[in-house]
Amino acid sequence: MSADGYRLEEQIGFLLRRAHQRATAIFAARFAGYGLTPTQFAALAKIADEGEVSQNRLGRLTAMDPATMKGVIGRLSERGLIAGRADQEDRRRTQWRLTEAGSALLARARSDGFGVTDETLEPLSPRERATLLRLLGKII
Amino acid sequence: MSADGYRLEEQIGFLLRRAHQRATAIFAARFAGYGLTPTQFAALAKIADEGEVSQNRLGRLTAMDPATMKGVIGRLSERGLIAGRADQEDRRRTQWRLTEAGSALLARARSDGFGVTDETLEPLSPRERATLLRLLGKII
DNA sequence: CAAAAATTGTTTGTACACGAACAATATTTC
DNA sequence: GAAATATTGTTCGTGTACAAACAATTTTTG
Repeated sequence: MSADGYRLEEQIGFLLRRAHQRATAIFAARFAGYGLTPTQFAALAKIADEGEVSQNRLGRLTAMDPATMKGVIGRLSERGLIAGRADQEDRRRTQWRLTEAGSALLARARSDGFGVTDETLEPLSPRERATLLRLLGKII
Repeated sequence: MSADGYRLEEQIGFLLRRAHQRATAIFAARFAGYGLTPTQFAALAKIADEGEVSQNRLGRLTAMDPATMKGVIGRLSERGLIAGRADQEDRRRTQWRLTEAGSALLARARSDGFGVTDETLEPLSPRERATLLRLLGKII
């Protein structure tokens, strides 16, 4: 153990990294059949909510850097799950929406999203689950 | 909003990703002068605790994949912060320890580690902080 | 209106993160 | 002791994550 009492296991960053790793692993297992990563699924779900959305705005809604967003958009677009069109009002923008294929895939995958949260929170009581979500919400 | 009530903002994975992003940003700001990433700092701290440790064991202690660990070890080693020696008893292993430079850097940086946790948890009361750490510990 | 500032999106470079396949070496099992 | 199994570490490929520098376009300000 460290001389001055620094314990890695008690640092919030380390705990968040490990918890996120576990959540990601559970997601990967449940979404293996869809070939979607957590960020790709988040992007699809948000595009569905918005109907049509620009790349930058989608990045803000899903908490992704513009550079990261570009990669995610590119992969979804290559797979034909989303399609973009040039915005007439602002020529810097591209507006993105779900394709038929994207909509169909999201419809099938969506219910599994709840399963991921349920399995990740399985060690906690209902009350503890609500507390954890609330406290995480406060430190974001 | 989604037709079937799926709200991205209430999914544990999304919350963990965002919370981790914030903790990482705070870490980056406070550790800018040291040129250390969270994982590199975690590795240094654990090597210090252990005295000497193999790559695989260090990976388990810091929750890193062997492939990830290899990259982290490589960068710390290139900077001369750690040094490895071949294990006589098990010829597959390399044992890693801090160099003088690594030890000195860690000594300077260590106290800032507490600052990262403090700033990240700043929106919470002391009681809430303890609860969050406890609940995160349960879902890892 | 013209200059300044902000926004949108791209590119490059560095650093995790992990699955999969692999070689070398140790350990276990029969 | 030989075969089966496990462990240690490497390499490759894909996918986040973000800083920094940049071009194009739009909005704000004086």
